[in-house]
Amino acid sequence: MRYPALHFRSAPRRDPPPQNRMQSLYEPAVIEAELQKLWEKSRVFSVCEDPAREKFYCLSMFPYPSGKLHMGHVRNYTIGDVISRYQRMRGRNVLQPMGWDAFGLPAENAAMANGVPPARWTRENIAYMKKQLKSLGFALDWEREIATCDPAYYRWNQWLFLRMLERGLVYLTTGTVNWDPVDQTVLANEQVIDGRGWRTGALVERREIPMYYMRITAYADQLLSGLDRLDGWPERVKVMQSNWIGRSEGVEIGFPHADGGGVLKVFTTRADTLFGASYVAVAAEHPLAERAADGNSALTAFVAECRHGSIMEADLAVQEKRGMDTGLHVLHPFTGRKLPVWVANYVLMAYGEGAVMGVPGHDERDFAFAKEYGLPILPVIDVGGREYSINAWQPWYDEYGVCKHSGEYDGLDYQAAVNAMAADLAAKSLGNKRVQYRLRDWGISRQRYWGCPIPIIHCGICGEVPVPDDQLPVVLPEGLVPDGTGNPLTRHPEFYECHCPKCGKPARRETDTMDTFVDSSWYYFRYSCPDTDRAMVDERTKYWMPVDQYIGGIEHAILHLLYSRFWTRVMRDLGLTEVDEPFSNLLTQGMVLNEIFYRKSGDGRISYWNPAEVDAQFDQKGQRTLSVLRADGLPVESAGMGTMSKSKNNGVDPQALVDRYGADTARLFMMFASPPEQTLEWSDAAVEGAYRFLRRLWNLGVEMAGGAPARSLDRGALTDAQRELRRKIHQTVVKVNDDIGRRYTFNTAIAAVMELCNALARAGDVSENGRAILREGLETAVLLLAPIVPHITAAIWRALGHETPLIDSSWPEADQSALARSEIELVVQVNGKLRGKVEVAADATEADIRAAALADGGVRRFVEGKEIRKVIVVPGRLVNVVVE
RNA sequence: GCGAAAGUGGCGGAAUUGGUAGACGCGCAGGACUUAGAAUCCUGUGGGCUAACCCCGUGAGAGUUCGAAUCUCUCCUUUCGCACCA
Repeated sequence: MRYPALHFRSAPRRDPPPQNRMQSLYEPAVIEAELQKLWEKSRVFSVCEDPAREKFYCLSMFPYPSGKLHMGHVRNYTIGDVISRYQRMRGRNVLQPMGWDAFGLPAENAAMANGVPPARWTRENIAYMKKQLKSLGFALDWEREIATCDPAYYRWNQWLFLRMLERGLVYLTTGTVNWDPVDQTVLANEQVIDGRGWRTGALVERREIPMYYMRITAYADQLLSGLDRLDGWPERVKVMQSNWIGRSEGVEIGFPHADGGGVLKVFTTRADTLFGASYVAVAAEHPLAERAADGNSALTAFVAECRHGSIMEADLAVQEKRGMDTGLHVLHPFTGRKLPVWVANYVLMAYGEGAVMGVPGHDERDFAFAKEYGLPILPVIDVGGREYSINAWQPWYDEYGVCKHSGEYDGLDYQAAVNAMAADLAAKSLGNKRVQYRLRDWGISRQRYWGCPIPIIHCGICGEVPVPDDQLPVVLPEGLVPDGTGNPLTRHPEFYECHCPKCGKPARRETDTMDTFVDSSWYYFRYSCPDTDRAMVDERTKYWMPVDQYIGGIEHAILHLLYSRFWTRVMRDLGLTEVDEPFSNLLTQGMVLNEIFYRKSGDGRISYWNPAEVDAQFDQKGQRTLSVLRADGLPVESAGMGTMSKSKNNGVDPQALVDRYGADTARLFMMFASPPEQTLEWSDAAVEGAYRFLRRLWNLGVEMAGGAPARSLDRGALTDAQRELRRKIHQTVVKVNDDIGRRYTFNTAIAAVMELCNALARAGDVSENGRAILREGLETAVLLLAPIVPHITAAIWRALGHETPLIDSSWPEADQSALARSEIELVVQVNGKLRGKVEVAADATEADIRAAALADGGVRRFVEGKEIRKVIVVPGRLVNVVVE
């Protein structure tokens, strides 16, 4: 791969170049640096609240400062910038802020590797990435920049935590974590690989520790019903959130213990199958399992075994279903039959009551479990009279039907049976109808250093004591260096030694920090008033919120977005905002992929090669025949496309792209390669193509600016060709406005402008009118591309003699008179196949169209000698002649 | 395992409401320019024999319809999420 030689100048010029003069060579480095400097100096993107103007809050998900920008960031922020600049040209007061999701695990990993304190590493990364963002020419208001590791920001995490604590929305209970027995530390899920610790390779254990939880389940119904009003969100995200919340209506049933004393509660959505229950299964963490294991060594061993491995649900779901009889029994609430209690590894302690009734006849998982352990299978639902066989599971076994072998409930359908049984259980105080959510409360405690301290003091006398508001923020000491063996705060007395705010006795400060999802749950509020130190937010929030357009990766479809919706509601209930939903419109961008090249060495080890080091060979049709490593000329294997990642060595550094071609080429390629919601495949060749187009655009500008000025258009004296070119110009305006303003399909908008530029370059009309139309066309193309490639368009705009900078120009309006046409072309099909085309008057009647279609030569050949059964006329589109 | 989405030429993609499949770009081929190359420009480019005609063609298989890339069902493949990565 060769790159065009760009003749960079040593330094950008300070004075603006003379108008109507353009360098004949397109030099992105010069024009981009100059414009970026100008924008910064004149503070064009710094905005303030102006009630007289309609606001537009355009927000991209803030980055984690991992070191340098990656392609996903460039894509994300280019999308946001295009929308922001478009809305600005439409006259809106546009806020587009940027900040840093600055707490998190990678800073601790870097500290372990290099011995650098996370604070220093993070701040250095921020400085570098900020420079990179500026070089891409994004229209960001840097005066509102925030970093979540700044005490001025995170003190309000702590403040809201305390308000939630006061209202019972925060509570302390035990939670399960991954425990590395060698390093004596808690591991994040991503630090567990195949059930073992990433550093030690030790088998991970599950451990119960005290943690603070936020009661998101109290808002479950609101978070669910609120989805219906989010018209600006992708349907798939709403469906995923809805399934995540997982509302189900069912019955809570109590099974009395056989030895007397208490009941075992289960939740079921299939109460109608209650007579088919042949056992009850509890999770390994269930108190009953622990009680039964006491003095039963086999059971103790089994329960301990269940506690090995990671806490990840995906791991739990694929593990072999196993169980063991506890020897305990409960009684069926209606028949009084004794049912055995089993411990089963497929029962989740976190869902419902941590116990399920086993109905092998009508639940596939229970069926498999019963087969494995020889438990009775009792069919109690009649589904359309079909024959039930316990030999093998059939898909219809869990369908709704009519009760049988269920005593007085026989013959009832699903709803009637559930209603009757729930009422009878309620009468015996052994059950009730209930709504159950799959959603669990949000555990926010992290046994980690680089995060927001939880504002609690543990006093031997007073217990858990909140830090008083006037002592906020609890500041995280910044010089510590984690070493992988737990949280260094626990070994830092200057931090944890304190006095109880209530009794004044020596006490210990909480050393856990908050989940970083807390930081990102409200940063978009803070952008509206980043400088206030008296409150979390102030009255300016009312002007800017809600966010009009939020843009971020699809990988955040559930957690981040759900937590943000939850925090917004909590802030609303505290009177801090009036909005229910933080993000009116959501755009979820796809991942950035690149090809993966690898070689397998003799011992089976795989090594990955960066695509930049690989050359391709093609056959005559352009199909690739071979990929070879440039260094040694030997072939490498392709593993197809995959997300850019360090482990697959297929990343491309955006900085190299910007350095070689400039920001505009990078932006154009990103927007042209695919629509924003889809994955984007990296291609060096396509980058070249984007650069080539910009150079052609530049040349059109050079020609126009260099020629004699065109007179104004004489609309009365247009030739057909001139009228057609003007129609093309204004059709492009309509198309691009729809693509950028409504559909967000920037790729098709760019394609439309390319078509227009091709038509302009081909026109070659040197008449007065011809030159005027060419100028109109080029200026239109420049305006339409301005949000996507802001530097080159601004430079051409200025060279064309405009006094007003492009950044302050308005979006073009289509001239309706140029769009009108007297004749239209219709497609004619015979039996659905294209056989001809006819020109008809735009206002032709259906009869005229029909006659014209049947008169067409191509059509007649296929209709001749056949009976016409019907003729379908779709006005403005086509005619379909149906013959026998 | 569960939940969500996507599969269209050699490649990225277009076809917006069920109505001309392949816009636009890349790649490739031929030509112009050039001592030569690079760059640039022009022409061609889904498959079936060169062309015309025609036939086939949107992951696989069925279905609905005058008409299906688009709607329905089954299957296959890939991507994202699964609560301590962000």
